[in-house]
Amino acid sequence: MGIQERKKRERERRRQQIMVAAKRVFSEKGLNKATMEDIAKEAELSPGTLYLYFKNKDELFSSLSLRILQYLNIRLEHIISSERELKEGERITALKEAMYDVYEFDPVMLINMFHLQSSETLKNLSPQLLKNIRDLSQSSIRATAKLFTDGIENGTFVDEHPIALAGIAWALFSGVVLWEESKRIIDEEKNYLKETLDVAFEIFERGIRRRPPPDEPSGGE
Amino acid sequence: MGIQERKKRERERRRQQIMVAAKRVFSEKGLNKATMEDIAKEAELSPGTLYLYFKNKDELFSSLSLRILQYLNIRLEHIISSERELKEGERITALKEAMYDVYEFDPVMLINMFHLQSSETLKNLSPQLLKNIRDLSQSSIRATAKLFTDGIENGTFVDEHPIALAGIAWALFSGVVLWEESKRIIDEEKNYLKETLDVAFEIFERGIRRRPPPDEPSGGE
Amino acid sequence: MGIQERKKRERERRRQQIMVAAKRVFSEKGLNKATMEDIAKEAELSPGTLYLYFKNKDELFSSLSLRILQYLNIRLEHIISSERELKEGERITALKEAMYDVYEFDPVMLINMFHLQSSETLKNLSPQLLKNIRDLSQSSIRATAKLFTDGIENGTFVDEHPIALAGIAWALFSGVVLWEESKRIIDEEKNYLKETLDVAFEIFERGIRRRPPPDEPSGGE
Amino acid sequence: MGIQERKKRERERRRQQIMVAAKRVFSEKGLNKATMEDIAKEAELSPGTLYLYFKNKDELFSSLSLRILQYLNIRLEHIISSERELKEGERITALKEAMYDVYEFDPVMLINMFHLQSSETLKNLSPQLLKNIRDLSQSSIRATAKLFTDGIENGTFVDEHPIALAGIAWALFSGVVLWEESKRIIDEEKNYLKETLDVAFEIFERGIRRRPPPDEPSGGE
DNA sequence: TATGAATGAGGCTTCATTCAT
DNA sequence: AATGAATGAAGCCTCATTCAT
Repeated sequence: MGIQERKKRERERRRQQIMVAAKRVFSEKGLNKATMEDIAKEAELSPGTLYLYFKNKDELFSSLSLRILQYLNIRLEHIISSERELKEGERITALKEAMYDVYEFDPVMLINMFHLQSSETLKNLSPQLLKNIRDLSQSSIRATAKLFTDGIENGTFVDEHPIALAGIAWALFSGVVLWEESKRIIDEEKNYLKETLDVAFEIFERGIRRRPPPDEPSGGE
Repeated sequence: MGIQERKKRERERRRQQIMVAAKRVFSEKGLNKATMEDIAKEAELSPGTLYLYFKNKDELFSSLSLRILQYLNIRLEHIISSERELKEGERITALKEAMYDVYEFDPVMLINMFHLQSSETLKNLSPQLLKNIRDLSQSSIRATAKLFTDGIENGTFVDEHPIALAGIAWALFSGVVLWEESKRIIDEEKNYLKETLDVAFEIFERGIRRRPPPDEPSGGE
Repeated sequence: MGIQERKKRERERRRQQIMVAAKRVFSEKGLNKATMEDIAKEAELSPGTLYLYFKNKDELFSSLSLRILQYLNIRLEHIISSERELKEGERITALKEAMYDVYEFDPVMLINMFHLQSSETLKNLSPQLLKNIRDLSQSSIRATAKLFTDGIENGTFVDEHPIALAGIAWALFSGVVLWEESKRIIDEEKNYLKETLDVAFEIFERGIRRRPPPDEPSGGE
Repeated sequence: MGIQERKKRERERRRQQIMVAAKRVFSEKGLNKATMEDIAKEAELSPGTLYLYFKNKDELFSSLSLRILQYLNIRLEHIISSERELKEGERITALKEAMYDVYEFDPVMLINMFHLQSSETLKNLSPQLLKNIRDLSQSSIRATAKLFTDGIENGTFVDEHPIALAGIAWALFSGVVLWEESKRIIDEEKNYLKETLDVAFEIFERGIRRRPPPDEPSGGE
């Protein structure tokens, strides 16, 4: 039915509207200090309406995590699918940029996502949502690992287990985010995430890239 | 007065008793789901007693973070002071091990510590505690940077700004912790922090270590 | 919008409902022994609802004081505005009656109002409410003083600073209220506020009224 | 027994020490904001010790009220007993000064005393203390009334019921205290209790003093 | 007698959630 | 579907009071 379809789409639009508002509020105040009323106000809706679209606060929050994971997945899949067009050296750069965009997409939610871990929070989630989150997370890991698998196979990278490399790349990213964040707190200065991340990835790449054959002098070092 | 001394020690013991209980409860439930009553019960004390030793919930939580920072500092200072006895290659290894021990010391609090950052939480802290946290954090950064300064000066490391290297090392560490943690959640499996961390640091070191002089062919490879 | 208007009125009605309940509970138990739950029960509402209409306990209490001040002001303004219609001797009587009505309006809150003064309590008030209270208080003083200014100007009263007279009139009133109240406590008898107040004001008036002209020999002067 | 006697005196001294401290703390913070620990600190004792001398907080507070009443009584009795030495006009002045001294003795406690009235508070008092308070209050009223009885009897005062006059005198006093206090709050200025009280009592006396016989011109005035 | 650490009841307040409109 | 007033459970924290030393 066209009318059914339209309703469904309308419903989805409303969900997005709420999530956009929630993202802003969670980013500003954190999971706990943000109230459902804050979010309702930001979405220009009433508190009661939120519950027509999300079972409860935890599920609304988790949906946002899911959204980041989805975005991450899209970006990673895009890199994989255009792998052929990318020169060897560009792949890790593409990965890094994808990660940075994910961060830009929602810096605070990214950090908060790590706190989804409380088993108490997980208990409140609907099984469907929980499954989604797990699937997307695994998919992201696999996609990232694929990049390294290829690199290893075609001899660009020193042989390492690709899953481990994927993890380290991601760890590097999340770690830099946290590090910059905590430096900012301590120093009350602005942070320089992008630069730090560039250096970190340069080092990482240097560490895993197979050195050019000896007869081609490694370039005055 | 011996009696004064004993009282002071008794008081410190009680503080520790509460912190041990708090650590357990925070680890299990997280900062927000853990209630003061939970902690009191775990410590086999009444809620009111907690407030004789900690100004409020945030301060109790922060004190635990402080403990980790203190431990981290001790470990780092130890490395610095015994630098001469360590061979070149051992320094980063020592750093990594220190970080790993810090993780072992209190895995969950380490993760939670990254969330101390909410300015709302910081407002509730006593100035003294806040200063301690900041001082220890800065001291840790400086100590870590020192390791890299030395490495750069004696030509072991490719020239990079030592603070940046220190940051990346720490970022690598915290990132791996988080990564492993989230993998554990997703896979419901045990985590392999130590191995992952070993690989990560090996790559890191490879990336920043100056290659041996050309007359000693860097390994036909 | 008619609908907006109705909602506003509904809201005001609810506020009044709460204030009526609060007044009863505060009167019976005093500011400190009265709990928000007591008031909620008396108003047949839940505790949370009170906070939809009043910022906190102090503000609810102060709002009641404000109500008395408002009533006092209305009465005083009425006297001022109908001054011409009042014979000279009737003005102080009108003042006294106004004061007595204020007492009748809410005896216990009148007494409690004197305790609004704790600066700790004042700190919790919203700036708007604080301003209202101050403005109304000042307005009351000025209105009362006006009565005496006029009396002095037309030669009815012995020349005294009108503000001082206003203060003394009001002091007489509040003092009699307290005195009667404490007598009631001590004697466990009913109090006789009205009679005592009549006598007090008669004496007061006698003390400030200029004696009739000498040709009617009330006594040399 | 001399030793029993000494112990009793020692005990009384300790009681006084506590009351002095309590008076200071109650004056500064009011009945509710003052904590037993505050008082203990001020008295340089431990909280537990307070309970060796006073049944509970209410009783400690009430004892202070009792102390003011005792002081008031002493002053009034002194006036009564030296009545003969006082000229007619000096009696009310002496009364006023006594009242002022009572105020000076402990301004805030005087105001707080009016709040002893909460029946909840009274319930907590020991029967003995309650009786003392009642007796002293009645005694004060009678003593004050005596001054007016005499004034009326010897023709100085216009005939009024002396109890009423006593009440009004006292009301005037307490009213002025409150009035000045509330003016101070509103205007954030210093108060001028003594001056206001002088004027009030002058008016009061003028109002009740029998005018001199007409043949003796009241003094050109 | 004095201590002061410990208690634990209870107050104020918040806020996720519901439900009558 | 949307509202938003109302709910009431639950959390943090205070402080009068007790009791083992």
